[in-house]
Order: sequence, then C-alpha cells, then structure tokens
Amino acid sequence: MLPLHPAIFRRLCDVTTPDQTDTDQTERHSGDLAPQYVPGEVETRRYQGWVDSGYFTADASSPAPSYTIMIPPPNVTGSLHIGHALDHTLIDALVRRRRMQGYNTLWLPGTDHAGIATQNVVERELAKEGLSRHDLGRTEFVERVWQWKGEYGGKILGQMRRLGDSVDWTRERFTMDDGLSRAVQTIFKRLFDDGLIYRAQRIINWCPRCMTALSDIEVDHSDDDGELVSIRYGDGDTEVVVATTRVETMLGDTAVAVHPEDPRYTRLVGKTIELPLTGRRIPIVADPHVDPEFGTGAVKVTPAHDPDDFEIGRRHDLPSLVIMNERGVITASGPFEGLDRFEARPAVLAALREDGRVVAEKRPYVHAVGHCGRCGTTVEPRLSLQWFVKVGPLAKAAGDAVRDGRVRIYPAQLAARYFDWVDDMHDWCISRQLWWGHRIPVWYSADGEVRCVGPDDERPGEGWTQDADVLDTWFSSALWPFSTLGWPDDTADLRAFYPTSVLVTGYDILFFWVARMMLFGLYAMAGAGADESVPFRKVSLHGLVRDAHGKKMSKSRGNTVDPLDWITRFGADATRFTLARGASPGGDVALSEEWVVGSRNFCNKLWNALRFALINGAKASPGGDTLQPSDLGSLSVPDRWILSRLGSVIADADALFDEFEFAKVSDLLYHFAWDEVCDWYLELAKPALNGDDPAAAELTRRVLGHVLDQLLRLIHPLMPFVTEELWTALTGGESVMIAAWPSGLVTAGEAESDDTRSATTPAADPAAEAEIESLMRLVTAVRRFRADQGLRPTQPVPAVFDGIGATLLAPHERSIRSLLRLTEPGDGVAFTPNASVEAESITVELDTSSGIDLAAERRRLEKDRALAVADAEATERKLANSSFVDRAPAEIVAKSRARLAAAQAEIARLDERLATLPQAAGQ
RNA sequence: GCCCGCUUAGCUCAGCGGCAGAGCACCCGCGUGACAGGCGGGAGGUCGGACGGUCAGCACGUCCAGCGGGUACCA
Repeated sequence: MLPLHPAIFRRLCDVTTPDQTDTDQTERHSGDLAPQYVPGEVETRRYQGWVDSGYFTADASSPAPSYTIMIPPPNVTGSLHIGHALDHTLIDALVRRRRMQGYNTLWLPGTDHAGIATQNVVERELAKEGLSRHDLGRTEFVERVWQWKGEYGGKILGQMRRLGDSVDWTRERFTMDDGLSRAVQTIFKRLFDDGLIYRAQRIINWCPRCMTALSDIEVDHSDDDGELVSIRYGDGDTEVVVATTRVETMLGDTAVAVHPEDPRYTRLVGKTIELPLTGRRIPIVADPHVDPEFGTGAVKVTPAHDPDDFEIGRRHDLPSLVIMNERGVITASGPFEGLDRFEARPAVLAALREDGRVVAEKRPYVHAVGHCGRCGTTVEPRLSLQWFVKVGPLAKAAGDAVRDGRVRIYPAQLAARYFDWVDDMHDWCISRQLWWGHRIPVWYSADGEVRCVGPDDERPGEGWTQDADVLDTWFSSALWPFSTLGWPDDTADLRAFYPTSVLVTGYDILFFWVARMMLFGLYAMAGAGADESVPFRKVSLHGLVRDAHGKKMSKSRGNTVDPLDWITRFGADATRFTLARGASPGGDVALSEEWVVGSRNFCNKLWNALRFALINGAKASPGGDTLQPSDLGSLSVPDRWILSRLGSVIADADALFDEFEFAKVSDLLYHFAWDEVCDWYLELAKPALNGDDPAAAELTRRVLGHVLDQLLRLIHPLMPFVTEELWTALTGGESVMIAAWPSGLVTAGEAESDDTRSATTPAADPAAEAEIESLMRLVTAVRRFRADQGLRPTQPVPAVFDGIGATLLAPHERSIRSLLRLTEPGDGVAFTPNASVEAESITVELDTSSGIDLAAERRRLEKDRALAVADAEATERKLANSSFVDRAPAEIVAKSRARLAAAQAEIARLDERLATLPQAAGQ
C-alpha cells in the first residue's frame, strides 16, 4: 500500500482535526514548531510571563511621555461578554503599540460598584434565604454586598487575563475604594459650596419597582399604544373639554390651563370649574405653554404627576396634589384608593363614562412612554425631594472642550450627537433611594439645618442625621479618569498620567459616561489649565457587537457569542483579530463563527510562515538590525520588492492606528502577511534559499528574517500571543512586547542608546515593485492557462514567453520555474529575450505542436478580445470628447491614452494569436 | 415630531470624484516540498429609486422609498 499524504488521509477518513489538543506542545523549541498553532497552553504561559516581567506596570517617574487609558469600569457583577472583548481588544492594541513605541503606558483596570445592578443581585441572593434587605437593615445589608463583592465580584478582571489585556494590575481600582470615595465626597462638597449641587422638590423619573429616582438617560422611551380620552370638565357656561392619555391622574388635577390669547377661553380665565368625580373646584389659568392648536386648546394640570404641569403649577402657584405613592398605588381617598395605577385607569374611565363626562375616545393612540432602563417598568413622573447637579456651566465647558478641539471625538460625526445632548442638558438628578453606593455627604439637624461634609471634615455629632440616599452610580464613574490616580491629592500618578490619552468605549454610553467625565474632569482639574484639565484628549467610539446578520445579540434570540468560549476553541488572538477586523470607527461589528475560523486560520498561517523561515535558517535579531545598510546594495529584486512593500505597509499601518481604523489596519496586515509575504515572497525566496550561491542565500535569510520580524511586531498589538511565541523563536529576544515598533516613531530622549529603533527598512523601490508585478502577471497568466487546459501543476506547459516580459523576467527564470513548479529544463518553457519588443503585456506563446485544448483556448482568447474591444471603444469615446481632453488633468488624459494604446495592442495580439491558432482537432 | 446613519457580489461590509473591491460562501483543479486551518484558477454587481450639477459620479446636491439608531414636555 502506498503511503498517503496525511491531509488526503484525513479527508478520506473525514477525520476532523480537533480544535485543541493537549499534545506535547510544551516540548517544542525554536526551529521545531509543530505544524499547527495550538493557542491554549501558550496563552496562559505567556500571560503569566508578561505579568511577572512587570512590563504592564507603569512608572510614574519615567521621563518617557506617558500614554494612559482608563478601562471603562465594568460592573462588579459582570463577566466578560463580547462587548467588553471588543472594547478591550481595541484598547490593548493601542496600548501595546504605544508601549513598543517607547511610551510610558498605563492601562488602568478596575470595576464599578454599579448601584442598582449590584443591589439587585444581592437582594436576589437574599431572597433565596427568604430574606429582604429590610430584614437585615441597612448596615448589615451593605456589609452583605461587600461580602458578595469579595467572593464573586470582579470575576471579569480574571477573565481579562484570557484576552491578554496588558493592564497594570498594581493599579486596580474600584469605584467604592477609600480613595475614590474621598474623591466623590471632595467633589460633592466643592460643587455644593459652588452652588452647583442643590436639593429640590421636582418631578423626577421614578421606577415603582426599583423604588428609586432615575436620571433622564436611565429612561428608555418607546412608542406605546395608549388611549386618548376627551373629558368634559365643568358644566353649562363654564364647560371645558380636555384630553389625556392618563385618565387616572385627573384625580390630582388642580387646574385647567389654556393659552392666554385663545379667544375661545378668555372669558373663562380666572373662573373655577368643577372637577368631575371629586366635587372639587379648580381654577382655569392662562399659560403660554399651552398649544392652542392642539386638541381643544385646553389642558388639565396635574402638578404632582407631570413635569410640564409641575412647571405650570409653579408659575400659577397651584397646589400639588399627590394621588399616588411610591409603588404606583392610588392614595387619593375615595373609590379608587388602593388601586394600582394601571387598574385605576379603566376604573376612573368607567366612572367618568357613567357620569357622562367622556366626550370622545381615540384608541389606539401611539405616544412615547418611558421605561426604566434597568427593569423595563413604566416610569412614573413623581414629585419628590431629590439632589441635583446644576449642569449649566459644567455642560457649557464640556461642549467647548470638544468645539475648540481640546478633545477630539472619533468618528467626528458622533460629535454632533454629543453637542445635541450637552448643549441642552437638563439638571442631573443624582440621588438614588438605594443602600448600595456612595452615601450623600449631607447631614440635617433636627431644626432643619443642612451641612455638607467633606472627607476631612469632622462628622456632625448628636442630633444630626445623614441623608439616607446614595449617589447615582455614574457620579463616581464621572470621576474615574482622575479619582483612580489619587485625586484630590496631588500624586505622582496624577501628574504623570492625567489627562488620559484616549477614551475607548461604545457609542451607547456617550451620554451616560463620556459626557459626564467631561463635566467633572474639566471642573475638578480646572486648576491644571484649559489644555490639561480635559479627562482625555481623544475619544474613540466603537459600535455594538451584532450577529452575522446585523441583529442585536440577546440571550432570548440565542445568537450571543461568548468570548470565553471562542478563546477556548479558537484562541484569544483569533477572537481579538476577528473583533478588530470588524471595528470601523463608530460602526457595529457583525460576528459569526465563520469570521473567527478565518482569524484562527490566519494565526496558523503566520505560524507556518515562521516554521518555514526557521527551517530555512532565517536570521533576525531582537534589535531589529538584522539587515545592515551595506546589505542593501546587493539585494535581489524579490528582496527589494518585499522590503519596499514592508516600508509602505508600516507607514500605512501607523496612519491607520492613529485614526483608530482598526478594521482597516487589520485588513492591511492580513493581506500583506498572507497575499504578499506568504503567497509570493516566500515562494520567490525559495530558489535563493536553496540555491548554490551561499552569499545570496545568506542575504535572503536575513531579509526573510527581517521582514517576518517586522511583520510580527506590527501584528503584535492585535494578536499578542502568537506573535510573542513566534517572535521570540525567530529572534531569540525576550519579548516582542518591548521590541521597538517598526516605524521607530519615538520622541527623542527616551529611547535607550543601544536601542536600534530605526530598523533597516529601505525606502520605496518602485522599480522592484514594477518588476515583481510583471512577474506576478506572467505567472498568473500561465497558471490560468494551465487551469483552463486542465493541466496539472507539475505538468509541463507548452509555452514560450515572448515580448518584453521575457526580457524583463529572464533573470527571474529560476523563481518562475519555482512558482510554476517546473522542475525540468526544456519542458516547453523557453525564455527568448527580445529587447526590441515594446508591448507592455506579457505574452505566452503556445507551442502548437502539443495537444492542448484548442477549442477552449479559442474561447478564452475570444472572450479576452471582446473585453479589450469594449475597453478600447469606451476609452476612445472618452478621448474623442474635447471637453475631457481640454479640461481633465493632464495625467488623467495621459492615463487614458496609455490605456487605449494598451487595449489596441492587446486586440492586435489576440487577433494574431487567433489567426495562428490551429483549428481544433477534427477540423 | 426633529436629528443622524445605512442601502455596493449570495451573506457581512470596504471604497466616498478619474479602470467596481475584500472576507466568507459558491464552481473547477491540486499526492504541493511551511501550512488541506493549505495551494492554484474561476464565476458573480447597470453600486435602493428619480431628477440635477461635473469633461468625468458608486461617491457631490435635491426629492422619494426601505431599514436602523438617537432625541423629545404634544396634553
């Protein structure tokens, strides 16, 4: 029995290769890589090595310029989901690149206490024991939450190791750490003293389930079906019809309002009218807020249960009648008392109908209804005493910082949304009726005195009680860029790392978090000056992760991707690369297993490219100085070509990284590595590597080593593990993580003197690029011909290369034979140099004596001719147009002329070929 | 209601004034020496619709349609 090629054997048996094997990968050493990259073991080993090496740790006393990114702190209750994976991939790529460029990098990790979310989790735990938080009491409950946090919180931090996040573990923070609490109290007191925090009776968004106030952005609006009911108030002469979607609130009406200039009602303004079902009489007031065009031009006014009505009430000094409690249950005495708000609505309507008060009903009536962002319960506007931040001056500053370019938003178009919000921001309700969170540092005395207590102030004694509420969780998040660095103290970290360099996050929290960091950062750090007070210099916003069809991922749809699952099955690098490849600025990322398989394959491609290089003795050094300037004079054309391409890829990659174009930079590196380095360069290098010229072989080994060395450095930020494994094997260096970034862009002064940051990548070489492109065209042409003819790759091709191609490519005969797998000289390929031929195209002459498929060849030639004719005609028409010739730029016209000439030459060539092509057999 | 995106190959998306591109999927071939998680070849689009400006439009302008998102105090 003949030995089978392993691949064929696998195919015959339909044996799939396991995604992960726990074979003897650890035994491997350089130059002896396994044929497949198995990520699992490499990742744990490498990550621990990185942590141990201390390279993740920032140095506040370093003279190097710093580069700081704060993690968007995930909820302590959270675990790593695909959105975090995306965010972290992008951040880590930025940080790793800067680290390689010599910056003093800090990526600071940590978690958020996440008020409501965490409280809910612990309350659920308690419920299992049949307890509520009230059974424990506040102190014990909060103690329980801390306990829970100690045991289960911060799981995500451990999971970040799997992704390869190069965070500074020595600087981990939590929004309720002592230091951060101090920051919260400090800024609260400062805002309070500046009159920017106040307490007031206001209509706020209330969630009757969570039993707490919510800020505007914690409320999601949706268009819900409702019912618009018109009700007749009063009788006879003083009759007014009002419309409402919330019938039950009429129990709390304290007025009817009309527009001051509405002639229909002028005679009624100032009079009172009877409110149905209640027997109360309420005034008719004139208020410019009322739109006379809408409905009957008269509105019912319920100051305690509607934000607009509250304002009207204030203007007219109307009483606010609260008819509902914090659970949404009617408290107004009478037949409806004790009914839930949704039961009360039909009940009140029925009573009105019975009373003959209902004039018209319109259903369904679509209108916007607010829902609690956390639990979905319909939000109730509720009059209550809350704390607010007066955002006016803060928001102005936050808008200006972006307007004048101190903070740049990527992509720029999202800045419009930022302005929309910041320029018209309502005061921020910051008090929450929860137990878990930063307690409001305000104390009240029995006789109504109010005292705001700073972190270093003495607590008020006997007779004083602290405000029971806690702060909105975003209050402390807003301080994150500086509270994590030790503010309010003037620490070395704060001086070294603030302002942070970039904020990377999803556009979905632009308002929640980004805008509020702007508010507080600019305020708290104002002393640093306009340029230095910003919390970050750039904001890079990415989109949401979606499934392969652009649908939102959700558990109920069953289309979620678990990053940990992907990391286990395909590796962290493949997972990261897949995310990076999809991440265009502000754009959503569509994911499916197909993509990650492709990325895994890419890892393996790199792996095998390096395997090839090591087998062939490629040389590279950790300093990146494998190639000496003296080498450049004796390079072969393929070597010159790939170095030229490398140089341009480095420049492009740099520009793309700077613009946060992760998808593009990934694509660029993918194609350069796969299409150019692997598919062409490695093949072109083979003859030299295996040839009999030792000097040429040695030089190519160095070029190969250099190119792969630089390539691995470029890819490392995106795929840290494989690149580390391969780079250390190739160069013998300690870690690619601290190898110099190829562009060598480093601010003077912080590079080590023996650090060769300007690697020997020569300038662009257009001649070599053109020559290799010709070679590629020729090789492709022969391959196509061979495929059309149904010939095997190793089967001799009965062709003669003619024309300029032959002249140009004669020196590459060996490469061409190698690429086309033509091992025997005299197998039908002949190079016939002829310097007088000027046609640009490369022609392949058929050796008509051999038995090729003439009919197929004729069809192919005819098709090519048709295309050439169409092209020539179109170009000719264009050139016949005098406007074009006169007005288009000269280079464009020249290009068109050249194109026409080429097309005509092509036609002539094809005609000749067709004329000399023998008739197919049988004719 | 207002604002903003998107609409290009079967799918997901690049391209944003001068020859329609990528990945995956698809078809054909491959006992190939780094890799079958591979190699070579191929097919596939009048760039949502209608007008308009330009020597030149997939790209710019106006309008329309479909989809997505943001935001809002229309009772």
